[in-house]
Amino acid sequence: MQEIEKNDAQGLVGQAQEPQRYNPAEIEPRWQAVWDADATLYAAEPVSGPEKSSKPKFYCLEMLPYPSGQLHMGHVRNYAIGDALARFMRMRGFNVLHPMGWDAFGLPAENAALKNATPPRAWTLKNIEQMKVQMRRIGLSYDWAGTEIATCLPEYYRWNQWFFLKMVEAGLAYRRSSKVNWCPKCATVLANEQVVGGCCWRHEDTLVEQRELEQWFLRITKYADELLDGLDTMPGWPEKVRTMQRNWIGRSEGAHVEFRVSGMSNTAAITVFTTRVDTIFGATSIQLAPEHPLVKEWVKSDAGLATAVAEMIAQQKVARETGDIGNIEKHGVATGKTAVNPFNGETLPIWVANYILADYGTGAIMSVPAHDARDFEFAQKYGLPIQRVIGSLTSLTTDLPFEDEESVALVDSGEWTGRTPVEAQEAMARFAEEHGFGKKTTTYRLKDWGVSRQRYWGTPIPMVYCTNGHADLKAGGVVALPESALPVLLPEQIEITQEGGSPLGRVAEFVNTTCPVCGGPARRETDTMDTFVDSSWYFYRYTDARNSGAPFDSEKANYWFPIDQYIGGVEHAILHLIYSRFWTKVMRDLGLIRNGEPAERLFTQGMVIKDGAKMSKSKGNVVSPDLMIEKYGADATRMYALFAAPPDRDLEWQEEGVAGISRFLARVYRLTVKYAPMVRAMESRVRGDETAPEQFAGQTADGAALLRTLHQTIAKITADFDGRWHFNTCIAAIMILVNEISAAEPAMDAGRVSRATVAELLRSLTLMLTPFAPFLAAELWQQMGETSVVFQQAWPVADAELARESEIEVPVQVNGKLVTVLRLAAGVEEAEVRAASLADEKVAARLEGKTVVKHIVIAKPSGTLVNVVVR
RNA sequence: GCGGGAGUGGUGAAAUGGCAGACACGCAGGUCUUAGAAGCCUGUGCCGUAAGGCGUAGGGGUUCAAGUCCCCUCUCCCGCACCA
Repeated sequence: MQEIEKNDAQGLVGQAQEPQRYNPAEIEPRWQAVWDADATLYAAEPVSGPEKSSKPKFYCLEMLPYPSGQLHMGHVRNYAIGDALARFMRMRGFNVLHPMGWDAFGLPAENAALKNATPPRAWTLKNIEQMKVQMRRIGLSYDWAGTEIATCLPEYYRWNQWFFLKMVEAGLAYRRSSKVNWCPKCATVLANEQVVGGCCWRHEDTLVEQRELEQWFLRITKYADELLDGLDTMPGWPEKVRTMQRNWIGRSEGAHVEFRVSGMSNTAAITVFTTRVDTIFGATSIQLAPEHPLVKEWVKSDAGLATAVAEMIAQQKVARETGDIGNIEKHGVATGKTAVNPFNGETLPIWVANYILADYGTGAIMSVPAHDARDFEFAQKYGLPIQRVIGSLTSLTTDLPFEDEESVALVDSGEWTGRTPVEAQEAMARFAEEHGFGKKTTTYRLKDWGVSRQRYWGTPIPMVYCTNGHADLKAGGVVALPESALPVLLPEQIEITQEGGSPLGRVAEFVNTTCPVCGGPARRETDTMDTFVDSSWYFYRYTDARNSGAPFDSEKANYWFPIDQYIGGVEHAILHLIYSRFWTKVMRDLGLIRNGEPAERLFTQGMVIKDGAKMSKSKGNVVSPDLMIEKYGADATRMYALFAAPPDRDLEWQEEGVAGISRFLARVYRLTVKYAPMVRAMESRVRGDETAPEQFAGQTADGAALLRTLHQTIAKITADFDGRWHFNTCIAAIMILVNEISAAEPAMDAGRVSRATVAELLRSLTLMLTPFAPFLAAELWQQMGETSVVFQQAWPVADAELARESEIEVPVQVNGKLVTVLRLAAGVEEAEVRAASLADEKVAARLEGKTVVKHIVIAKPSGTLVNVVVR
């Protein structure tokens, strides 16, 4: 049993001079130097062999940045969240993989080259160095030596080429000519996912043009169903992201039906896609998209139609430019042709309409005005007939258009009359198939991923065009290089100009090569890969980043995957996050990995805003992380990013708030430094054993109260890390603890708190600060006489016994309104609570002349409450 | 139009159906100082001198009890948007 040593504390403290002021500008660089000197400080433990880690694994990942050269606050927030988690999980005894790298290919490097004549490679590598300095200053616990990758280096991008060849072999990469999105500013093609509202994702005010080009595509549509269905089994992903992906994939079940065109050869037919084949008896016209192949045919011999269609296309272009596409008025033109409804032999006029999308379904529809709002609007405008074929079971009086499929039945629909729509859809599709004019079909909004880019700074596509005509049919008629020819290196000496065409096409030494099959002269593919290829699998490379014989070792990947926690911005919901799911499935089917999804849990943090708007150069509201660190320190900056809002919400950056955190850290510093000599002077045996309950037997009231708050704080923070991630309230809890310790200073100085208690308070406080303010934690740990590494210590364990309150507060309500708060001993009987609540003066006054109808006593772990209901 | 999120003090925010506004910023007063800065102490939802009353976008409901659950309406943000 430890006796309380009076005056000890006082004596030691009395000798201390004016404590040093908290000076992050001195502390942080000093610790950074110590940490930087140890390349394995944050390395994960081995995953195989005799040294294999016995700990459970935890893969903590933040999205890798593009090396623009400048870290912004969004990065700081993202990485502060991930770093707090990684540090916490290490202290909780997990084998943590916490990697970082650079998404280093892409257009900005070429633009910079144009602007100031720096080669893209040099420019990129310089930016990486710059940003790495910034990230090190923040104290992020990445395993740089073991994991760092830069996607622009051949050690990395050769595996992009390797995967590409594997996909060619598997029929997943192919070349074809098609209409593609062209950004005039980027001077390259974009994938559908990179077109946002008709504009380029990098140039939000630049309209994307349509061009017909030969392109390489990856067959992501092969996985459309799996990508969609998998979303249902991913509870660790935000519903928002899953919904966005569902919409993007856009699976739609329906049927194709062929309508023969009258007066043309027997083979001429229009195939329409419909999800409501049950309404086909209500079809009163056929509508084609202006770009439909038949329309292109017909305009040749019909000048009037040609003019109308050309106008339509022009108008759509204008609407897209002004952003009005979507609420553009419906209009159309009759072609004069007709087609036959195969279900009832009716002859329907064929129109061209501006509301029919060329690239969805078949670009042709059957128009059923009675049961489709859009067709209804169109038919009314042009006086087309409206034929009702679905009725409610009781009457036909419902307004048109009537789109319900529930509790209704078909009318005037031949042999299907009386069937429900759902039954009829199935039966009619089967009928069409049996008679050879249709079938059940599923269409998707998702299209194959166009990966060719007419740019220099990207991964060369490892294909050649043989002049002798050697052609690999699997590769779309060109020749795939053998694996042994990899990597196909990007030439270093290159002149970047604004000329059209792929810059690589102007480098003769690159272009001219030999055919791997016949040895004859051949031309290399001069397009490079979309940079989203790089980021589709980078997190697998992290598990084995120095492997020169394979993209990674399967055993290592299988150990670490799936990622336990992935953290990043929601802006990648349908770009990176859908591509990387696809890539994972491809790698699984190649036998490289076992998992079918890359990440168990995904967290999308909110934006950092300033003055109510997203930080941007054009708004002039950008806050520089460097400036913040300079003024307040890295600890204060990253801690503020966690304190100002819960991590999933947008965060308003207020510099006064950072100053506030800095003041708080200064208080912690002063407090700890003041008592550090006392803690240091204690025998390490006692010091290191502070959680043993016997240390606190015979505890004073002051000490017990402090320990109670301490253990409540530990419990709260531990639970929050495991649960809801409200780091803002975690930090608030630490502040409450510090406020309380500060207020108890007189008691501590007077020796009314045992040394063991003071030591436990300050040691646990320091440990809890580690995930949020690692520099300060390291400093204070050392000041308390420790030589160990603070973030390698075990996370403190909450002791429920010490956390228990001796007294409870019991609010008493009368008719639901608070009247008083009683203070009662913890563990008091319900009957006593009941009696005490009625005995209270204020309560009694309210009961005067009334009858007590109910006397409710709620006793829950969260608290006790009384409500007296009177009449 | 569809889908998702949000609406609480001067501000950022907190509250497993159980004391609304924890924690912090800002502000005010005080203390220290030749002075200022920093620190420290006190106060700070609104109305009211007070007792007290009123308050979580607005309206209704369920409940002993609603910021929280249900219904309707409004506003803001994000995503999708003629997807047949």
